[in-house]
Amino acid sequence: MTTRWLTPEEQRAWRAYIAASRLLEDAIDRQLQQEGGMPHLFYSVLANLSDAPERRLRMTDLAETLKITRSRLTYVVTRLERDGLVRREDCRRDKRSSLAVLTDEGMAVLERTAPGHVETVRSLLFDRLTPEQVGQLEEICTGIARGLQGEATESGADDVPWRRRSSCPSSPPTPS
Amino acid sequence: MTTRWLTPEEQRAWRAYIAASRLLEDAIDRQLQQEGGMPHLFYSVLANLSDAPERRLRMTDLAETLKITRSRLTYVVTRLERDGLVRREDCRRDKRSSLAVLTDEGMAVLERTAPGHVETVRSLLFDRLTPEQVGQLEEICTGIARGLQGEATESGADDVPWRRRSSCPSSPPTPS
DNA sequence: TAGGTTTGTTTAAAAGTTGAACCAAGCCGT
DNA sequence: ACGGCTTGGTTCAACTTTTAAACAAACCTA
Repeated sequence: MTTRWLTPEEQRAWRAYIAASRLLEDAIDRQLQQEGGMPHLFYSVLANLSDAPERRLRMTDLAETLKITRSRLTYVVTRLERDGLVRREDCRRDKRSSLAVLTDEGMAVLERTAPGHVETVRSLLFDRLTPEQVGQLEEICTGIARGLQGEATESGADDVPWRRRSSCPSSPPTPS
Repeated sequence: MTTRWLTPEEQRAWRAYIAASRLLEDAIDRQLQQEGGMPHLFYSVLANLSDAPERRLRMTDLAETLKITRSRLTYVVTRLERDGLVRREDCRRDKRSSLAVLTDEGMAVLERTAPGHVETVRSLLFDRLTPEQVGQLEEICTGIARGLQGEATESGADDVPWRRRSSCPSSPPTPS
């Protein structure tokens, strides 16, 4: 089959997307690096832990929600542990697993860093979007993400009840 | 001022965006790495050169459109040059500048690689979007990008006529 | 209990990124 | 034409990140 090239509209959208995502990620990384001394990914780990029940998550689950390899996560958590922001704990149910736990210091850093981060996200992204566009963005992205989920993980549903996490964030929302 | 936290809608949109962009970039990198032996950024360099007039671009301009530092671009172009896909040429008008030129071999690699890449972009992204959503995505992203443009580059318009590039891609559209 | 799978880490190598320093070339006012 | 400032691009060294393969321990299942 001959290649179905992108239509002009698609091409414009694609290029715009590339530019925007690159710029956005750079800006956020820069801000977080300056004010928090860590890259976005590190922050995301803290944030995800912070609104997990008990402030702890299995490495594998965390890797899965962050969409990174376990190997990569090991590296990140080791760095965070070195800085005292995260601590590892053994899982009682499954002795293979280890849990990453947000320490008090980690929580403090997060609370100190979150406002600036949120402000950045807001000013760079949401302040430039109408409410409709926010909805559109969510819909577009969830669609894309859903499609890409199964790509790596063959079958979709290996649910284990006891490691289901609540989807409702806690009081101080600390994005991403 | 107390932090304006993200609304639940914004939070959902933000998380969805993070996940989608991470997954998408990973998938594209993986595909390009496998079938083209290069990461997305390298491909982007080739693609941008391919539809520039004369298949050549000043380093600074290229860096600007790719939204990366000149230093980083130097690294990329050096690698591509090593592989014979790109060649450097002196600029006659401004002896400080150097031009990155797509070689025939580079063009060949691009033409061999483009279909797979486009197919990936299409299947992962555009096949999951309605035509309206394509439009929405473009609008959202151009808005974001425009906002972020000036952030680094103070004033907006240092136009130099002779280094204006046409915005209309050539016949075989080789995205991003 | 044997055999396969999942979890998480280790390791070494490669890759990428940064930032400062630097040089050469252009620009500009006097 | 002379200094001094700016721009374009590269270099270099340190550092961070990423990958992939190999591994061990714990689990699971028949």
